[in-house]
Amino acid sequence: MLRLSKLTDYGTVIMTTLAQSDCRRSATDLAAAANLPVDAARKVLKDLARAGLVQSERGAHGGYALARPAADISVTAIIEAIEGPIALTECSIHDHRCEIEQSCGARSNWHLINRAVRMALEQVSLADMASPGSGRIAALARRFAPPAPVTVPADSIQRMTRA
Amino acid sequence: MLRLSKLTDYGTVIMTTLAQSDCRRSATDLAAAANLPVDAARKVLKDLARAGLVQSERGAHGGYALARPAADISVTAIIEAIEGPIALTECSIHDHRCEIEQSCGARSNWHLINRAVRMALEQVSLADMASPGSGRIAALARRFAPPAPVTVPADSIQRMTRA
DNA sequence: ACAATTAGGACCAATTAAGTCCTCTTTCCA
DNA sequence: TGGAAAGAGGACTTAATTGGTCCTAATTGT
Repeated sequence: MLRLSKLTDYGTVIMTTLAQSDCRRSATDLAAAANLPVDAARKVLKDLARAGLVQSERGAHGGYALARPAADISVTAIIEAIEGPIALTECSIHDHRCEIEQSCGARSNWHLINRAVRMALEQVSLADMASPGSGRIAALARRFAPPAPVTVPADSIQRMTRA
Repeated sequence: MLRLSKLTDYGTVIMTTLAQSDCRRSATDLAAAANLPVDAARKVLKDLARAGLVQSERGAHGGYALARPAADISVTAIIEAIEGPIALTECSIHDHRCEIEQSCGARSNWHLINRAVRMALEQVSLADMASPGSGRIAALARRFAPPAPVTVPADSIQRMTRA
């Protein structure tokens, strides 16, 4: 559905919470702070630790802390830590498993589109996410608006104003 | 998984095929041309017709044709015809169902990110998809590269060169 | 030793996606 | 006017994925 999994959603919320606190915090603590199911939070944190986005400390008074400055952790990194590489279509990544590949313009283009989306997400940092209504994110969104002079077929006006 | 459904993938391939032929074509015919399972192709075409992206003609010698010029059909339109509105996270659209919304910077930002992705996809037309290795899509991808003078924390250099 | 914590999985229930199939309607043509 | 070709609309089944829960180590501070 072009949707991130819930766990990934949780992941961004947890990371945001972590970015806003400067100390190490336990999974239980973080789950409570972010108002998330504890077990799910634990699972997500394990993924994030494995990907090296947070540093974990075991034992009593253990917990998790960001492994690097929030400005240096991208949304792409968080997504990929939890649900693996971003791939809008199956052929976005492993290019050589599609029978109709050669005849298929659509699919070679998906590769490019996939890269574009990935790069866009790469440019949103955890620091941006942590500031509500981030100006930088809004600016990024603006960058995607159609370039100034667009050639628009007359019969498309209706659709465009509807959207 | 941030992945489009297979049906959507089929949809883009079918639309591409349709864009490359100038006549009306039956579902069976299109499925064969695009090398897709016939039943799936039928299902997709029905969705596309309902969304007004293709015009259908019933009866003998019936079939499907693009409802407008390929340049005027966006990838967003195709995606949304088949799998509904693009919503990376649950709160990307219906804003008022999340208990922790007020305290949640991450989620308000997802809204912006969602819009950015949607707009990017809106700018890729079926005409672009139909030309393999489309220059316009490549150009779009380039537009997402980090803007010229970026402020980069010193300790992030390693990550950026790795990527 | 014990309590607090993370690591690493196993497991199940619920949801979603993918693939089939059936019946009805419309249109063309012999 | 009847039959064949085609789309419309859905129901149904199965497989895959997700979300949520739980269990058993391993680790660390008190």
